[in-house]
Amino acid sequence: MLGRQPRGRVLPATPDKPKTKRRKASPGERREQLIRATLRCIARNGIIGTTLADIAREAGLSQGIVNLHFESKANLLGETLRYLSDDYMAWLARSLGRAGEDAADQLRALVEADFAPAQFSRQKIAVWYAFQGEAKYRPTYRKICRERDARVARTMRDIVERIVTDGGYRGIDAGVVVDALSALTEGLWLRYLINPRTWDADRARTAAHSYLHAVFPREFP
Amino acid sequence: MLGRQPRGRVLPATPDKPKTKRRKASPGERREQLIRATLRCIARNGIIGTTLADIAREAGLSQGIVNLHFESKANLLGETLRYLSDDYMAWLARSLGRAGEDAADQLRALVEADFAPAQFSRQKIAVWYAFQGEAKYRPTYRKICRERDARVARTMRDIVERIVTDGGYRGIDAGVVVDALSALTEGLWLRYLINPRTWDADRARTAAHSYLHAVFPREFP
Amino acid sequence: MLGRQPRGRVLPATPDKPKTKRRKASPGERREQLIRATLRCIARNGIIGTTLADIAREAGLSQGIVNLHFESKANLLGETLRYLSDDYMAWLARSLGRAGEDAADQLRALVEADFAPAQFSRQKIAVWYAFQGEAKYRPTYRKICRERDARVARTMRDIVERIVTDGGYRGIDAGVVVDALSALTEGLWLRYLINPRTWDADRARTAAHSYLHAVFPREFP
Amino acid sequence: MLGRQPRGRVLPATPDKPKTKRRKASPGERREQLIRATLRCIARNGIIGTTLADIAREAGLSQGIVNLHFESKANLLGETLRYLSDDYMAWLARSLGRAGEDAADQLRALVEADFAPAQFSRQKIAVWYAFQGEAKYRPTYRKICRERDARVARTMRDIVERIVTDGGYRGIDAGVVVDALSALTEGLWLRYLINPRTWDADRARTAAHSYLHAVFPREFP
DNA sequence: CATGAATGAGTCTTCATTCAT
DNA sequence: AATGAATGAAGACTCATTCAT
Repeated sequence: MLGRQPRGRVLPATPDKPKTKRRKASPGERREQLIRATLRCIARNGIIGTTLADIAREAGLSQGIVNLHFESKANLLGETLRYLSDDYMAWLARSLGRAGEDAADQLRALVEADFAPAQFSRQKIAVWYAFQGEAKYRPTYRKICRERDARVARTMRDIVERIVTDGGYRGIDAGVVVDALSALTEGLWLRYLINPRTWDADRARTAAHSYLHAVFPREFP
Repeated sequence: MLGRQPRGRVLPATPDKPKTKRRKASPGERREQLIRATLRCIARNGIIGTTLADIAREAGLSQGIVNLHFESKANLLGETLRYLSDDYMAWLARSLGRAGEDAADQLRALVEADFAPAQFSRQKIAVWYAFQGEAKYRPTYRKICRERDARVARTMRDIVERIVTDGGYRGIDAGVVVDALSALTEGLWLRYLINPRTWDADRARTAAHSYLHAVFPREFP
Repeated sequence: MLGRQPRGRVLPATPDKPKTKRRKASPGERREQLIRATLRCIARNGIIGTTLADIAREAGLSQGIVNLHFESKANLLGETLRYLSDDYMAWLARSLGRAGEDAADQLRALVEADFAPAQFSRQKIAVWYAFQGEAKYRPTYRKICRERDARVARTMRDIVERIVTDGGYRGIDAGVVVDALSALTEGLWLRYLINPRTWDADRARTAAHSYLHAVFPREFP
Repeated sequence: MLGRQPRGRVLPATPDKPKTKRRKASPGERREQLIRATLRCIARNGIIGTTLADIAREAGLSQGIVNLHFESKANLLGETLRYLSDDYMAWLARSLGRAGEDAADQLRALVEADFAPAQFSRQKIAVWYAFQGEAKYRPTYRKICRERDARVARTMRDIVERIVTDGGYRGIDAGVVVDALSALTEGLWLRYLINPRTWDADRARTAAHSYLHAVFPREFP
């Protein structure tokens, strides 16, 4: 995937220790194993810096394994992005599930979900943006990103509308709030990615909160 | 730069028309010519999809030209990012220069600068994010991005502080506002990049304005 | 078997319907089943285009089956060529058996055997030439082809000599006639293979007959 | 091109000695140099046994050279077949040019051309049949073979018709003679390829002559 | 300065063969 | 006897870099 371009400083693999030295696993297991290895590789060295050989080594398996299970590297990357997206959606759903019926609580849960360690980790964010950076040129990636965005927006919108109604807010367009809030989150993730030393979850949370407080002062005091 | 992975649909080059077909140009001119060709290539095909041959063709020059003037592809890419960053900073300065002394006007100018066609173009945003996606793994890139962020933040912070003071706002931390505002902008750019059909400058502007209005209702009515 | 060269349009397999789905078959049966699948695969996609996976799929069996029964792909191919050669010899013998005692009738039968649908089929010819094309580099193949040629030549020679003697032909060297006749047949097969649209059995038969008629005008009027 | 299949006994390359150690040559020269190297490789090891690395080594050049000049291996092979076909046609034209006006002399020249050392060499025949063996599956190859056949047939047919007319032969169809004669030649080439020990140019020539003599006894006594 | 042919390390991909089940 | 997941050597192709011209 790099041809002759130096891959930059490429960190070594830390192969999966096969606890039970099984030579055979179900295709489903292997696929997940490979996707997880891919996530680690991309997090470590970026998309450009990730080769099939790296992934295979990281998974503790052999060269041809990716083509055996995914046909091509492009497929593997696509499914990795899908996995990431599904993981995120599942996390949101779980976070939302833990919140009660109250709309404000739900919005709080939704926003908090983005800054909890499970998602606000340099590894996950790095992988996410590695894909975003290429998304424009890969319809597959773009589609996955768009789907994720759309589903999050729909969920968030319902909640925001209830807050607006219940809270008696006037002149607030729920759609705009959703636009701003989700863009804000993405922007905060990106800043953390670029400036891990000066940013952390709290600083990001504070920035997000400043918006919520300004818009819904009573619910986010 | 792609190894065996198909580069996807790669758009053809539109070579610079050599108005005055000079065999010899000053190094400075050539370097800019190549950087601009690089920007067009990356906008069209992404970083992964851009080869030195593409760039040379796009510039209407010969294969070896990049190594002659930039020593290596990595150098060219680094300088291209620097060029992009300088271009952005210059644009901000100019926008700010056109605004008057009033702090609110200045902030308005600053925010508007991000959504004016000169910057809010898919081409520029695409290139910007192409670099961001790799920034984690390239100290050079990260440094340039960080510098840009820091300088913008400093400028914006002065302005915001003046608004807070002049406007008599209490309990508003200028730093947080800057954090949120700049993250918001980046997030909006990214959404436009991924969803060009459903997003445009106005929708982005509206989202940004919703934040400003909520925080500084008098200055951004 | 192709490395990175595209295998061209490769036609899908039409697996053997396992009428009696037996898990265990006698080795002999399995070997023939695999050889026949190999013939179909080569006819469809050529030797280069035929992989063990294709053959196994075509036979409706599992990946490792060929190595189990034939030790290696080279073995399977060799035995397939042998099978083809035996099939041809058996067909000639049967054709000859149906002819009477008359030498001219026998020669007629021999020649006709080559243009009867059982042998003059694109599938069989394609496979035959696929092997011939590689024969120079595979002693095994060359040996099988040579043996077939030699046995056919011997049979034909006896018959031709009887025609020469019985017909009172002077100045005709039976060996030369055999050389020409068998070369002619092979050449006609090949033309049909390359030009299936402009050639058919009748055109080939006519060409062969033109030789026989010229040499033995009374027996082949 | 072979994947894991053993390429059989593969003979080593005998690299072109670069007489003048030029690092640059015109594309045309390099292309021909590579085509000729390809011919030697295929003659030595067959199509299956020929890799790009072999060809590059045989030409005394580097790995990437074929892709540089021919884009792909398939292209190189196609152009090699074309080169072979053109070479053959040129040889026929030259042979015909040397013959006089007499139709029988011309046919003699045409047939003799096929058995002269320039064409009746194991190397050339081997390469020719290597391609024929794959022709069915490669439209490009088939087209080249067909074109060659058609042009030879047209030329031969004119000549044969003049012999029939001038010689006052009755009941002889020139088309059939051309069919038989050209098929015969191909068949003889193939026999020589498979049985180099028992066949030689003279034996082949004699067989071809036996046909001509039988059909046109006065012109081919 | 500039060209563009040539290089060759690096990558993805294929597929015969192995072997645990 | 049979399966099919896994292996890994081999091969085609890419492309940054070099260098003779």
